[in-house]
Formats: sequence, structure tokens, C-alpha cells
Amino acid sequence: MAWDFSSIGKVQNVLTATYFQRNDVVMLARDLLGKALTTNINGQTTTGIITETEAYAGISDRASHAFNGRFTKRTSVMYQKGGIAYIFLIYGIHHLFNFVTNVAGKPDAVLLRGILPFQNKTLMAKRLGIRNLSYQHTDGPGKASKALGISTSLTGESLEGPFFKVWDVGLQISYDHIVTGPRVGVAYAGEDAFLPYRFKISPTIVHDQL
DNA sequence: CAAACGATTTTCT
DNA sequence: GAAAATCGTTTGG
Repeated sequence: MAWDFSSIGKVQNVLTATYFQRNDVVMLARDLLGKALTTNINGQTTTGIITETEAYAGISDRASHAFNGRFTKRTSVMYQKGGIAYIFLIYGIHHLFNFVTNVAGKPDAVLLRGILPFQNKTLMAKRLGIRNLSYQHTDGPGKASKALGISTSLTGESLEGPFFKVWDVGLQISYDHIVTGPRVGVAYAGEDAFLPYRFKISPTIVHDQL
């Protein structure tokens, strides 16, 4: 079943901090699939439909940067109240974007792992250095951030604007179109490496839109 | 201060 | 499929 893109743009509700402050980060990671993330960088707007996420569940999650209450200059934003961005650099190259969730003091976050280019694809392609943009150029956490112009300098910024906004655009992703599995690159996390905290929209559905 | 290590991507065989 | 690229953050002395 293909997405009904004709409905996108008609129902546009901005997700508020209240939404992100809910305490079930795993549910939020799944619920964010199909939502739209807009960035406004240097007066330039780009939007992607969220296609893949991972949940990082606070101080008890061995895969989380905040495991065991680890509090550093980098991770401190995770402990703020939900509704802001946590962006960090990985492998010296990639800027990874997270939605900080839950209330202050509970360092939960949802990692953005993939988007479907939606608005201002021209600029996204330019940022990526690509001629013909397709989903394979935005289907990883580093690639998605690059397409949206996200860098670590925006860490701590609000998800209610002016740099970031998250929209409910009326897309309903049914359960049978969501693939669930273990998180990527967290082999060091022991038992927690096997937790089913990764969610993605079924690739066949996404491919229908290319 | 030095060293090791990544919530990855790309480019090789 | 394996390995390099590449540098800020973290950790240990």
C-alpha cells in the first residue's frame, strides 16, 4: 500500500514539548515514524518524513550515552526537559540528531536514523553533493542530518522552533508496516544490545514513493 | 597530556 | 564483505 501523500500538508499540527515529555521513549520512537521534521538553517527550510528511529532509554540503558547517570558536557542536554535536540559528532564526521524526551532529569532520547526527502529536495541534494536525490541518500543517521543541514552547534535548541519543528502531517503508519529490531552499532551494550528499540517504516512502503 | 574509541559512511577488494 | 577515513569526547595517568 502506497502512502497517500495527497493528505500531507492538509493536517499540520506542530508537536509541542508536552508531546516529547511523555515518559515512554520506546513508544515515542515508534510514534515519530511518519511525522515530519523541518529545519530552518540560515533562513533555508527543508523537511523530511521520519522513516527510522531508535530509542535510548535513560540511565539503565547500557547503549545510552547517559548510562549509569553519566553526565558530561556532551550529554548534559539529555537531562533537560523533553522537546530539545541532542546532536553529537560520531567518528569525527557525522552529526547525529536526537529528540530529547521525558521530563527533566530523565535522560531519554530518540535517534533519527532516516528520512524521506519531502520539502526543498533541491537544497538537500546540494548539501549532500548529489544530483538526483533518492531515499538511499537519506536512509542513515549521518546522511539524514546532512540533508537537513543539522550540525552539533544546534544541540540544545528547541524542537518547537525556530530551528526545528516536528509536524503531524496526518500520516498513519499501521503496525504491520513497521519493522522492529535491535539497535545498530551498540554491541558494547551487553544484553541491552538485543532490545527491540529500532523502528523503521517497511522499506517496500518507502520505495513506492521514489 | 596521551590514548582509545565510537548511535557511521564510503570506498575499496 | 572488509577496512579506511577522521576528530571530538571521554577516560586514565
